[in-house]
Amino acid sequence: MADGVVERSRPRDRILETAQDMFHRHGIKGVGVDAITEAAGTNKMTLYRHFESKDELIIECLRATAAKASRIWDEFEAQHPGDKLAQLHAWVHKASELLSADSRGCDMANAAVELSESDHPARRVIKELKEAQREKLVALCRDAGIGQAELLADTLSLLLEGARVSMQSVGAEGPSAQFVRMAESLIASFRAR
Amino acid sequence: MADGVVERSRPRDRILETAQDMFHRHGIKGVGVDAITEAAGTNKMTLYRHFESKDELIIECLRATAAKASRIWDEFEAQHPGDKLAQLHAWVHKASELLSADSRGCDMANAAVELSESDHPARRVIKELKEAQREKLVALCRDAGIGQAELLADTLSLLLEGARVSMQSVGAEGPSAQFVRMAESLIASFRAR
DNA sequence: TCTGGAAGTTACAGATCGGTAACACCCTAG
DNA sequence: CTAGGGTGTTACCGATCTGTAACTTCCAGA
Repeated sequence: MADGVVERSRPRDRILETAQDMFHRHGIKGVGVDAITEAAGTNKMTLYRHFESKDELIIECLRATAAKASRIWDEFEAQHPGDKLAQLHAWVHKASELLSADSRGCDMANAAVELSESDHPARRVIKELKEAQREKLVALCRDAGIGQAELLADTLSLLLEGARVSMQSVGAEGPSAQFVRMAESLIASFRAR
Repeated sequence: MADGVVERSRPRDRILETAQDMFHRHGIKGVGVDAITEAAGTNKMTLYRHFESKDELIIECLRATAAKASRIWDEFEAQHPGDKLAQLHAWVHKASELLSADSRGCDMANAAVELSESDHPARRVIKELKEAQREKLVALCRDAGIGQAELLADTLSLLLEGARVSMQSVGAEGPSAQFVRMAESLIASFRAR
């Protein structure tokens, strides 16, 4: 998991996994392809045989992290089959785990901040993936029997997004420390309407 | 205001103002000192006579934007002297104006995302400035007679922070479009307690 | 055992980065 | 008029960046 250590798997997979990790920790513009390939135990030529550019690699990394996040939703369904309200609380709990200590926040949001060029190819991918996540949360709120499902989902989204970026400014002892409390009382208040 | 246009003032001021604008629009790592000085109608040597490094320039820019934001609070007091609740609503309204169309979000939060090195000199400045802003909002909530002032202030902070970063991912039609509604109903619910 | 493709290696191109040295210029205070 | 500080100009340093060329090595499947 550390930069230089590499378990033997196919170079493409190692590059993707290593790039995800390094982009997350050091930022996209803070990591060069040389550093990625070296940490992945391979070389630059192999990277460019599998990804046509750094931008393509960035996009593949974002898709991979989104897919990973998507799998968590399957856990919610597995842990609380049919109980959508319990799944919503599981979402809150899982979200709070993202707010530990030295978190670097959401890769997609961070990428949107870093890649300021409005026509960067990653931007539309970010938008698509974020919108898909939003619709999942809206559906969960609606299926949990909450009236204003969209509004609750959007509020929870903004709270989490804010908490994840706030952590990077002021740390885990800042406003984000109250995330669970905020989210839970929000859900309660929406259920009471 | 555009990149190349420059009204005649002292080089240091032009550099600072231009750097603020370019850092905001293109990101810190997306702008080189050459581009800044050229847009400011001066040259690199003059920049380094006034700022000992790019990092120092970054810090001065953050302080300048924070000072600008701080002046807005004086407007609140001027517009609604003594009426802290009205000032809180003015804060919500002013915050919503930050969520228009192609906003690039909060410079300090963006800088915290971009400058991932944990010992970067700008990080402690960001933390200080953000904490000062937080305390201002807490004080405003408390003086407006709200019981759980810290919790309301932190919730509003996270909502705004989330809205500003969400805009950069999914645009102004995303969850951030409901910011005013969320904030106002939050304030109402806290006042009712 | 042979072979073909994937992977590794080295070197390089061309650009940009932050930062500095040396020197010419201009404008204002004395 | 003169001296000096702020400014502009040019050239450069060493490092790093994305991306490519040419060549060698390795290994698995037929």
